[in-house]
Amino acid sequence: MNVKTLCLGTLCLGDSTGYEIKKLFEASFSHFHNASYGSIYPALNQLLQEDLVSCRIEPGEKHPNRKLFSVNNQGRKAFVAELASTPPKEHIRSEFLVLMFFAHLLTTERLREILEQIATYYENELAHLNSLTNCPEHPPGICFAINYGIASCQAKLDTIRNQGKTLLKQHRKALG
Amino acid sequence: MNVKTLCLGTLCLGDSTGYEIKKLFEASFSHFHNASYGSIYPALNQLLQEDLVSCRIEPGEKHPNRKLFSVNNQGRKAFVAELASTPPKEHIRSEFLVLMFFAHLLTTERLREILEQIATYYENELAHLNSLTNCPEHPPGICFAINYGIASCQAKLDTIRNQGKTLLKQHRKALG
DNA sequence: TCGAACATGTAAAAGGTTACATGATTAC
DNA sequence: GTAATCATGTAACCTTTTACATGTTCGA
Repeated sequence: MNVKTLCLGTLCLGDSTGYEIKKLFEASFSHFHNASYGSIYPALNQLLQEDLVSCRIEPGEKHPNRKLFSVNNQGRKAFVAELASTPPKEHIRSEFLVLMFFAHLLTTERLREILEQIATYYENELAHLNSLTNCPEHPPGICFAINYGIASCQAKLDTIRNQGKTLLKQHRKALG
Repeated sequence: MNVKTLCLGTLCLGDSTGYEIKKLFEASFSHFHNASYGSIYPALNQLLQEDLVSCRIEPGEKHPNRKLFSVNNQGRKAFVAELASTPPKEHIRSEFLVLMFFAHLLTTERLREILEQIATYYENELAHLNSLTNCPEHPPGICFAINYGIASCQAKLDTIRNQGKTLLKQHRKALG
């Protein structure tokens, strides 16, 4: 699923600007998708050209002009059609696991640092996801997505904490 | 971490051909990285040009000629340096969670289908990862990577099974 | 005999990130 | 006064996938 489709979907939740879409991605999508301004702004302009969204300019009194985008019926249909034909996949690209796979080529100190960094990363991620559960008006699908993220983060964190120590000991032993 | 570096790392485990590297990726890396022939073969030839690997041709008697690649000292050093400076990140791109996020735009039947497909996918993934644990000579880092994958898969599968039913019921109710 | 596995490779297209460019306002 | 936030956009670059191209051998 590309950024264009994701922008279209976001607009199905309500009118928005490119800037706000980016913020929403960071706040709600970050554990399963990401996008930069460099892909969001061109995507919105493509949607405009394809006549799937409309755009009105809100003159900013205190801030720069905002371009507020809205989906139209055609756009809504296109997004629903896209959802109907998108296979449910997950792609993971983990530099962390590459490092673990080649752990025997690291110093013990570096291995310790890596485990600490990834633990901190997932602690923050978990805290962030937990904060999202406080919103009661989420539709059930969004709750599911959050809980799925939490379960996955928690399982990873547990593995890092429980097996990380053993790994470090074995590593130290093997090198020493 | 790009495919070139990953190929270099794979060659640090032993001499190999492009074809074999792809097979290893599928067998051992698939839960955290993937690559197609279209990126592996050019990557190997780049490594050759940069003088990080060497290559000898094995005339195949029964099969086509194989190009067997070996890392040299320089290549080994370059890979170790790369590992020392690679931040431990994980990027997830989940079409599945996008679908869940917009579940209210799906038919109940489609939602059911999606949950079934992703469950099957992770059952197979889990079975595959479990089969990897049967190899006792794995270094501890590789065992860790496998266990990390298993824990994550299991947590996802549990969430799909436990909360999937509730989600379907709520969905049916909301539409009916 | 027919499909799967073995084996290597190229070219075009897709998709995205990073860095750059610009400039107002607000909070500390 | 200075850093962060608001706000939009482009262009160059990077990486990877997909589709194509080719040909053998082995097992069912």
